[in-house]
Amino acid sequence: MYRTNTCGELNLAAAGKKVTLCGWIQKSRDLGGMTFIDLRDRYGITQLVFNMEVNSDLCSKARKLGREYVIQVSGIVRERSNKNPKIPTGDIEIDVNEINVLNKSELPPFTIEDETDGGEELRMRYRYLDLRRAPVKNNIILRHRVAQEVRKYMDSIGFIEVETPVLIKSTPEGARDFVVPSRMQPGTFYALPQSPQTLKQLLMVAGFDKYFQIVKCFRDEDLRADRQPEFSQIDCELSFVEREDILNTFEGLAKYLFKQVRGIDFDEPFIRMPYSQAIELYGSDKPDLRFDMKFNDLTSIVKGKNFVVFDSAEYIGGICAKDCSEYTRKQTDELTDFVKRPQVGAKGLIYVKYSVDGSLKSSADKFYSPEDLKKWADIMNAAPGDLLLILAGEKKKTLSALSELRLEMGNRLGLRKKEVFVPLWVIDFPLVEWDQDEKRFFAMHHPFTSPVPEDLPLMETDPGKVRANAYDLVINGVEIGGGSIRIHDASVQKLMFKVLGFTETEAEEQFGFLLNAFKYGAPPHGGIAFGFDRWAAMFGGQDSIRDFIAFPKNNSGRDVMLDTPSTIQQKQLDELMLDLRRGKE
RNA sequence: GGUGCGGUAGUUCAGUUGGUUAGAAUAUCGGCCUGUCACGCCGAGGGUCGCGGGUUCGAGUCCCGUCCGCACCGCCA
Repeated sequence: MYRTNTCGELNLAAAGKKVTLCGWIQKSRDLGGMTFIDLRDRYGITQLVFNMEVNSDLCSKARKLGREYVIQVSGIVRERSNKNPKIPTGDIEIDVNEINVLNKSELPPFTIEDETDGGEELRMRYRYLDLRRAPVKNNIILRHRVAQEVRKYMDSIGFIEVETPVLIKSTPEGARDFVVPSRMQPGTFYALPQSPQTLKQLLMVAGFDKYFQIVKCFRDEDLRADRQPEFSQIDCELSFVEREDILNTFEGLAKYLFKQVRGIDFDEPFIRMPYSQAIELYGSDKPDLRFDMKFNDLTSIVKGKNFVVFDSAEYIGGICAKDCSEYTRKQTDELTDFVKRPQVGAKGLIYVKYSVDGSLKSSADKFYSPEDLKKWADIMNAAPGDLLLILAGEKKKTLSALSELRLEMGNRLGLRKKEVFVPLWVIDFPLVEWDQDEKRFFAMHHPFTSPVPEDLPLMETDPGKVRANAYDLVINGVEIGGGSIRIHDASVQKLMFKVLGFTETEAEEQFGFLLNAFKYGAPPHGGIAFGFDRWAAMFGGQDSIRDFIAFPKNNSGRDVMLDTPSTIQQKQLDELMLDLRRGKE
């Protein structure tokens, strides 16, 4: 037997007991006459003590052990004379009488501590060492906890977890596919699923009624802090449901998870907001509602005073930053620079300082009287002491730039608190979006999303106006999940393909298996999928999902630990009938 | 595909207007130390300044190119 206990469980109750522990050497403190070693495993840290007077050979041996050596020690649990209240095992230590070095370790390239000295790239290259650190380890444990609670809850309300295949069929709609060449049928390819969307719909045709799966999905697109090429979804589908059933069911899941994982209760139902309202008020389909700072549309109010910037603008909108009227020139310049960054893309920023004494001063004073400015302030519900920030230009761009500015002000004013969670259902998304480059409509969600029933007539006349029976769950400005009621009616599906510009043959080639299945009694159905990694990161209070994935990929999609993607042998290429020469020309 | 920031000791970083032998902290190694837990004190070793080219009497510093990393835009039904 290697060990009697772990490094995280011993306390005063075990005093006097003989124990054997295994673990890694976190740190040793050599005081001359005695030496302390912190022994670490997944469960915690236990202090080992060696005394020169009691056993000089053993003490000398202990002193020679390096960081991250794997050792086994036996000894007696003793109450410490100096206790350490910071750790659970801080009342005791092990008076060691036997050491067994199970394995030596080279010197790690960074310190294995909560606040490591290692940079991101180094940590990723030695991820197995990084995972020894408590913060990363705890994230992975938190992820496990969330997964277990999801399964517990979904099972309790009658959902069945079904595994769907990973080698499936490529469909050109949506994200770029990862493809896998077939050896047995040279020249053909599998695709890895961007999501098990069509398969879960087939499970509804099969009558499974309530399905879920925590499942890997793959998208060959550029990465972000919250986007990996392979990621996990909590994928769900239900039969004989309307939107209301789905929102209620998964609001239940969300509330259960918040309670179990974070101990947070939500007494009120989640806010619901139509897409159009989210855009008008926050310039985003995933607004962060931890703070207010709604947009005010000033387009019809501020024109006609010979201020070209405003007079030529399609949209003029502003936000009111509470208690910021005393912003210095430097601060307003910073905000101007912020909105002028190419990523934000505004041409400039107009501000109005509404001083505490009631006076108003703006960066467009040449064109507007104090009375004009007061009118704006009233419309924007500003009080003395506030700062009005106004952007103007093409509507879509300006709304999005103003959204960035709103989030920036939220950060500056400390309004985006990590411990506060504000969930929101965004509903009534547009069904399709016009693509200017390709001169055709694209499905905003996917081609099987059903329209809101009363908008059905518009499918023929004005498809851009049709609302989808779709919904997103947004928490603190992060899109946590999304789904829709699907089309189960063949004529509606036909209409949808027509709007998207698919010929019948194209639809048949890409989705024939699904359309065929729908001929055999498809129940009305709908579903939702949640970004599991994002949900875990959110519970962990972080923006990046990378430290909630055991072995993530870097910004360029590389696994720097495995050093992949990498070349393969000519023999493998030959078997697959692949010829790379064209790519090298 | 694009924008911004970065690459200097094992690691994290500083390095002024281009100018002597490139520094700090931490880690490591050696010495001292019997209650430490960010132990303390003394000392030592440790550098292809990402790579290539250019300007210059002289380049970590300026210019051009290139590679890599991070954040973001495009992209992500």
